[in-house]
Amino acid sequence: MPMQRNIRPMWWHGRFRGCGYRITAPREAILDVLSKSDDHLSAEEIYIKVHTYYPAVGLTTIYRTLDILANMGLIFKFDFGDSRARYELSEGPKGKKHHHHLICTNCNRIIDYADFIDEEIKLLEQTEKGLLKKYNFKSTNHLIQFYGLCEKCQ
Amino acid sequence: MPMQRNIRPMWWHGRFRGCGYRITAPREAILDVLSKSDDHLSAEEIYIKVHTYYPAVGLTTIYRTLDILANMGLIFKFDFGDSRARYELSEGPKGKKHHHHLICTNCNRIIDYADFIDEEIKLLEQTEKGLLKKYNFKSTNHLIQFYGLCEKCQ
DNA sequence: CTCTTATTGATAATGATTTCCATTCTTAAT
DNA sequence: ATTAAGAATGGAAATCATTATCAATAAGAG
Ligand SMILES: [Mn+2]
Ligand SMILES: [Mn+2]
Ligand SMILES: [Zn+2]
Ligand SMILES: [Zn+2]
Repeated sequence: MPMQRNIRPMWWHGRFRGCGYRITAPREAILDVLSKSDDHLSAEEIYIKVHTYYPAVGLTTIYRTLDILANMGLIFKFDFGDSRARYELSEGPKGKKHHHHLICTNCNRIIDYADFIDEEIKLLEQTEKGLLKKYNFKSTNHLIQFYGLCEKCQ
Repeated sequence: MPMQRNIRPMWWHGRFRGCGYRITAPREAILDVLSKSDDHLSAEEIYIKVHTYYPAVGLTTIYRTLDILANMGLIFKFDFGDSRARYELSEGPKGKKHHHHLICTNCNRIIDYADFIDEEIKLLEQTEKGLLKKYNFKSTNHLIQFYGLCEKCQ
């Protein structure tokens, strides 16, 4: 019995095909879960959510798909220090916009932070430009996290 | 046969005692390795280096000690995406000064980057101040990494 | 519809980090 | 210097997230 499938082509189908990947039910389910969540989900959390709709999908496929998505740049893979990778849809058609993270070292809460100051963005670009000159390092991305205590934990 | 021990009190002894920890040969060896290295060492790499002088020290002790040191703030624990934690002496009496990292996504080389622009430091402080007001998040530390291609890999 | 082969899921394997626990060593008090 | 209390250690076993295998299945081009 083939899985129930959404007929309508999704925003990512083109990009997926372009890379030579096939559109499959597990992949649709995983992207569906990711696009409907505001959290930073682990592979197992995604597995559990997908599992409620498609019990047939295995954890292995979750890992495999996440790997593909991360390599394609559709999702970001993070390490927040809880010994498991966490994933989040990257910026794009359906993704939230670029942001940084505040991490509470006490309760491990992750807070998205996107209200950058203009200067903040400007300086970041300036810095990347500087890195190119000083180290001849061509930066394509950056990771910025602040560690400290959240409102509740102070 | 007790291990050979350096009699002279080291810079970190006081801080160590203050936390109620004992000064032991394995701990001295580990801090010695860390302070003599410019790299971002993994637990096993440290184990191997320590092992050449003190074959009796076990890998378990390396992990335990690194955990203590990280909690005390004497070292930083990093994840550079190669599925093992990497450690580096933090700033301080014998540590190098605060810096950020450039990570080559092709050859995995890690480059320390410390020549900040004045504005860069100023803005960072400003940002942390802003986070306190907007999110009531008291930042005590930050992690900044740039991903891209190093000189050789472009 | 048919065929090629990418994809999948169950299971086993991996590998870094932890847990256990009996033994050893550090250190404060004699 | 001796002693005693318990912190620290190391080797082996256990965890646990992530990968590798491989036979079975299903996507999609023709
Ligand atoms: Mn986020
Ligand atoms: Mn460094
Ligand atoms: Zn908190
Ligand atoms: Zn490189």
